[in-house]
Amino acid sequence: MSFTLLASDGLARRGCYQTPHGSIETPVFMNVATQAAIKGGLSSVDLQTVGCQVALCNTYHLHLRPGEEIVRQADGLHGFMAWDKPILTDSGGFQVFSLAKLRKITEEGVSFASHIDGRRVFLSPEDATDVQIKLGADIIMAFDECVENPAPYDYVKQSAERTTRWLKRVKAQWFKRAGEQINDYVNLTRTNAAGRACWGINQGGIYDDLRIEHMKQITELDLPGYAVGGLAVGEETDVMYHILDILEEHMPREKPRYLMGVGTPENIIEAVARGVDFFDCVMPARNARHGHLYTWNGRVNILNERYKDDNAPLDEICGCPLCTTHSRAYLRHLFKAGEILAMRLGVLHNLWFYNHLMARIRGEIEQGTFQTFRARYSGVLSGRA
RNA sequence: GUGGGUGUAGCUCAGUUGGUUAGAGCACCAGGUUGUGGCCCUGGGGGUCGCCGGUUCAAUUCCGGUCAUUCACC
Repeated sequence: MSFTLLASDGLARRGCYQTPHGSIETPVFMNVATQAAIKGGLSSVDLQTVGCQVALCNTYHLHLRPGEEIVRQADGLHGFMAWDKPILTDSGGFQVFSLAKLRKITEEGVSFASHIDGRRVFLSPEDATDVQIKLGADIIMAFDECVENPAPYDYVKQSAERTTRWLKRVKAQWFKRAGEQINDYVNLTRTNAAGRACWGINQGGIYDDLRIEHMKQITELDLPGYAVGGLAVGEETDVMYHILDILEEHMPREKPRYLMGVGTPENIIEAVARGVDFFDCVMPARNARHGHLYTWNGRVNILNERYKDDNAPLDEICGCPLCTTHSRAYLRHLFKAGEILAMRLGVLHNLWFYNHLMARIRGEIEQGTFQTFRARYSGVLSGRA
């Protein structure tokens, strides 16, 4: 198996996932590089600095611009963005739901208007798979339909069933391409196709029975990993935790579990406590660009006037490039002055924080002290400093 | 010097045929942001309506004076 469980503490798991570009220590937070770049002015070198293990890129965005052929010719995403560690690509299902306009969903796939120039684009589950293969991802995600919340039971049911049918097509496509040798798609000087994986995505909205039924349907396909999608889209946090609670026993223990798009430090700790291994979220990067920064004492809005003459580091126990060099007053000034450096330092800090939070979580699980850590920090980290 | 324009929130400006508690955008202060459009959303503080006087039940509004500023002409 490509996933190995090393330790556990309650339902929390400490694992290791093998990819063609090295192993991933879990639980892990994947750093979001939607358009093959970390927003805020970070390079792949910076990703190393902040302790990133996996970069997450997006099929929808890269398909529209610059197009997968451009990336393929550059030796896939690994060559294109000069990142030698694992890459997961999201299928674009969520972006079609959240960004594209005039979308029309049929059994065959999704037709939508590009958010960049309005041109009409059609994407089938097979297309999304092919795009991701050409992008050279280590982990590709099956194309799903992310239903908005709230949505009527009947629609969510039909949508989840369609996502299952799409997943079966994606799996067939995956084997077909593997038979044609995936290496042909990417000139893989850096990449060995062996070990690349396609994961399935669970849907079902906020309906317990639909979630469980859909999870049963997709786990029958025996995929190398499973994601829970369609959460953190407006429902109460307790609803999200509840869905994770009821799904846990239906997710194979020996396969990695990925909660898509989540979340706050508290969300992540609580989800790890419910057996989740992989996370991704725009929040640390987006919030950083807006001056909202995470510390071990809670959230700080560096734009607040109280920091205008505060010469202390943002977080005294943080070892990031920002905290080891600059003061709160300086960072606030950079934000108020609209300097690019403000965002860059903020994003460096928040991603460093998230990646080190995950390292801390892994350590606590190994030591069997995760529950104590959870009780101590779960609420603090997402609260105000 | 003569004639005209303009003075309303920190900035740029609405408004008022005289009538509740004078508005907007930006800025400022503070929340929000969950498989990313460097956005966007929600609150809040802030004005002696240049100044003095007059008319009126009531003046930011009408009248007189004055100061500032700006344009044209001499």
